[in-house]
Amino acid sequence: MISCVRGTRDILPDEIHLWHLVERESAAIFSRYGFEELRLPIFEVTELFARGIGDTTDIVEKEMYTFADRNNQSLTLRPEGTASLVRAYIQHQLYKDGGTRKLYYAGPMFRYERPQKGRYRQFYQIGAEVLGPDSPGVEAEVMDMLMLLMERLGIRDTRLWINSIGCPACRPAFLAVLQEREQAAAGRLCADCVRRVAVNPLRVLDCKNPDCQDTINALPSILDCLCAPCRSHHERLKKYLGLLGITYSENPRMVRGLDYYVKTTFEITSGALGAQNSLLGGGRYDGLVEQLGGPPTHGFGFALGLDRFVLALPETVRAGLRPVQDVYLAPLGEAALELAQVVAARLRRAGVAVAQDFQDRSLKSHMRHADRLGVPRVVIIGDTEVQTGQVALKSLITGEQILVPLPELEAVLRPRPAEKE
RNA sequence: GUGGGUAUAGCUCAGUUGGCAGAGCACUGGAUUGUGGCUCCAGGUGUCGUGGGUUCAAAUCCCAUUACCCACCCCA
Repeated sequence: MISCVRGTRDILPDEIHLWHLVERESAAIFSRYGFEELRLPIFEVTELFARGIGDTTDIVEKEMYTFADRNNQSLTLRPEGTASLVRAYIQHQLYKDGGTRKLYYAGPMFRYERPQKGRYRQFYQIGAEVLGPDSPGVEAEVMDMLMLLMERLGIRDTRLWINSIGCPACRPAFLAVLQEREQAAAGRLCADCVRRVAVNPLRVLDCKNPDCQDTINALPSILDCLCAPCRSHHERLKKYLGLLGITYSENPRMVRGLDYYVKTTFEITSGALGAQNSLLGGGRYDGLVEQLGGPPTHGFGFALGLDRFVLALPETVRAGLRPVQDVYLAPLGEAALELAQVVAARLRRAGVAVAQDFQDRSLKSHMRHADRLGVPRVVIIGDTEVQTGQVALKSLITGEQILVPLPELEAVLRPRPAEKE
């Protein structure tokens, strides 16, 4: 038997309804906020991610699925979406359309990691990006949109974390001070941290090793070292969040794993997940468009983990989502089967969802089967019905049974109500 | 990349000191010759993850390996 490869999985019909729910709600709400969807390739030239994400990040250094195609070009299965989106934004000169572009994408991403709860090698993200303005109002608007999305999905027990990691004007000075202080304290830090001091001093702040906490707590906070514009930006964001009634926690130790972020970063965690408790994360990336060859453009966005959203859906939502057919046809015998075939086709054209089983079952078996499918009504077609042109329509809810002339069947079995929205 | 746990029927899981492979659920048929749910009866189902080893005998003990789960790490 051949199984799917490690870190990938099949999403079976029992679960797919949850995915549709999240995808449907996201699309509906994002478009309400003015976002438009675009579809991006699954793979890109490797250089795009190396330059976009940063070639010393874990993602680029050890997690990418990189391969040479038959033309010996180095390609990479996308580990995230922002770099591709920005590439498309530049390639198609979407900035020429005027001020602000709000775009979103959805699809699989690929990272070579050790799988665990909420972490797969092929995982799914929905991401949205605002290109153009640099206002913290944009950031508050996006966070508000996410709050609404989670509210609509019934996802609770979440927490919004915000931080500012500064900009090219203030971060280098902070990093220098931070690195110096970390070096001085290196004797009291874990081995991982000592390594990070040289490579990425910010990551030391994010260490979870209990033995490091006292030392880390004594290190300077980025929020105390922001330049005036960054500080003002951060304060305005907090003010807007207050106006919108959005509760948040400031976490000066939260850093992101991608190099392109500046100023605001944020994350929403869920208590319903395990160690991989981050439902979504994002931030501002003002230099990325320019770095990838476009005009200077501000950017702000996030990506949400679809797999994790599905995991975090409440039990009440998880149950009872399975769609059922409107009616079950129970034919008895060959003549009835022929008639049922025609009736089913007619009903389906009239908008009725028809369940039909082609096994030669006893009526009892048909009834039991229909009951297990959750179908509310059964049409019984046997020899009598074939001869008289009337079929028996039984409600499995009330147990009531009536005779319906075949031509009236469509009218009696109302089409399912049109989908809302 | 590191550590711990797990792997037996379609699903959830028992399986004692090594001695015939089990239960519940699900599925199929019947009790009710054409009427579901509740009840009762009957029935089928296995590469005991894989490959070696020890033994008269291995689901059980040993070694290796793979996958899954959880944590570290990392991130969505």
